Amino acid sequence: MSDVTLEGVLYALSDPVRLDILRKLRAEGCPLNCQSAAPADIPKSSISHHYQILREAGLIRSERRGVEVVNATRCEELSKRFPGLMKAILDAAEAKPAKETKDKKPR
Amino acid sequence: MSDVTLEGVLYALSDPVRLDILRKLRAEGCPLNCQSAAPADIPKSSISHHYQILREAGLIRSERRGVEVVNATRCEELSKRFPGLMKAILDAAEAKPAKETKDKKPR
DNA sequence: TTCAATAGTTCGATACTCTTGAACTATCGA
DNA sequence: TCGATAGTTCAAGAGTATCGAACTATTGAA
Repeated sequence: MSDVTLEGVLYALSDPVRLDILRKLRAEGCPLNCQSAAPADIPKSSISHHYQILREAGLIRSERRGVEVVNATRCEELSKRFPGLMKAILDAAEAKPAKETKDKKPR
Repeated sequence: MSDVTLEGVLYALSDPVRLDILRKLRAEGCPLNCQSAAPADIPKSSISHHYQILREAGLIRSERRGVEVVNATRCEELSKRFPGLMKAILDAAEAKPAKETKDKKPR
């Protein structure tokens, strides 16, 4: 958690797929396997890549449980490091039109 | 402002150079020309590119004034669209170690 | 134990994006 | 009109994302 950077967090969440994954993990409350929290129409190699970025940014924690890998957010820890940040981002994500979660990444 | 997206904002600020530019514009209070708010060791073509991304994300407004282009933040407008977001990000940016503002973008 | 099924990861090729020097444009003062 | 200043645009190389194919890990059934 000490080498979690603000830039890394913002970059990780600048992709609609990853933002969506984090929202679902957050909403569910309990850990979910990779595909449960990801959009259905995305190749699993891409999903794996997105999870890796979320992990490296310090946003989620992953653990193998049997045949699957379950994921949980680290929002509580992040809130200590960056107070208010996760709440503001997730609130903003909820507030925006639902369709945008499917859009391609804006660049 | 209506086509400002959360993803676009997060992406724009996931780069330390752009985050630094926004911090300086915010700290100054009054509009600054492009190079005044940017790190000195970056080529001007790169600086121009970074400003373009900040503009397209809706984070700043730019206006030519004589021989230079002056820039101001749009944090007030953004706060209406995404309450608490800009404050949380800028607070987090202030809280982190100063050296990180010089680091390369983490990926 | 062996086999098949499930869940992810890794690899490699293609496509896209970032960075930056060079050339170009716009504005102003002499 | 010329020169200086401030940015923008262009193009090439480096870097990164995406996604199908191959691979690995785990489990449960035969």
